[in-house]
Amino acid sequence: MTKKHSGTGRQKRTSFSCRGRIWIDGKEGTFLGYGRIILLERIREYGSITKAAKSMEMSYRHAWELVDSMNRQALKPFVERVSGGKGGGGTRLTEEGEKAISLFWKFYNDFQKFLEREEKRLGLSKK
Amino acid sequence: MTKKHSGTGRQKRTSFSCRGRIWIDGKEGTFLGYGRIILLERIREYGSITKAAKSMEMSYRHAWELVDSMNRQALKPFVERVSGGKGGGGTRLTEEGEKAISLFWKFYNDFQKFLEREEKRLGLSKK
DNA sequence: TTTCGTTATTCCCAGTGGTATATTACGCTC
DNA sequence: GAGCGTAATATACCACTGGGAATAACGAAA
Repeated sequence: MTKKHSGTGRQKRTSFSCRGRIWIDGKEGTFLGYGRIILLERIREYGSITKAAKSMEMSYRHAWELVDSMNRQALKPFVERVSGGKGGGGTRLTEEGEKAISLFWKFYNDFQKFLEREEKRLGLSKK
Repeated sequence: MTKKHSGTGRQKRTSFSCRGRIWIDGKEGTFLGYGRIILLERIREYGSITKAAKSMEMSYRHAWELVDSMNRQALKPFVERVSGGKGGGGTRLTEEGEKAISLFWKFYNDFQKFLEREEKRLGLSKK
């Protein structure tokens, strides 16, 4: 820690930055958030809540709750879950889930731009 | 549930909304946030951390930590604290603190507008 | 019918962040 | 010097959140 010099030699007197978190609320509270979207993407990748959770170092219990919360609040389910059967079952992302992912990333990217703009507007970052 | 008509006659099929929290980071992490700003305003109003905390139903300990955190990270202190003396002492908001308050509210208001814009842009709210 | 890996569900536990409480320091006023 | 109300600080407690482990349910395939 306490790295004295940044590589550039450029002085950095002020180190204030705009930060934030965003999400989309539904009937029961949080509906879509960063972690939930990553989880959906991992489910798409692995076809399994168990593996998706493991890949994020998230407990299965937590992952399951997030998935269930999204499915309850969505107009149409984001994932289809199969318990038992070939390979023990699995979980598949639906078209509706795909839409949710791209919707959130749109929101998220806009927000990142917003933060950068604000930082300049408020005079927190040079230039 | 499944309320068909809202009072206006305008249907409200979806109940999704864009939400978020913003703050300004400093050297030690969070520097300015909603709660901290409200706290500063209450200190300005009451001239006392104790009373300010009480008015927000926040513990004195927590309030003191927030104030101390802001003072440590600010270029110039946001409040001047007097322990002992007339009335037992007190805490006074500095000019620098005033600036912080208006800076944050600028940020905050922009953010509220951003959220409204996004909600429309993403098609979550009608109109 | 057994096997298998997943989903689904429950119970207990630890870490964390906050509150509540108590104590001390402080310095003006009387 | 005593009293007062505040700041400053330490300690104990409490609630919430999420994690981990254990177990049951499931259904196709062998």
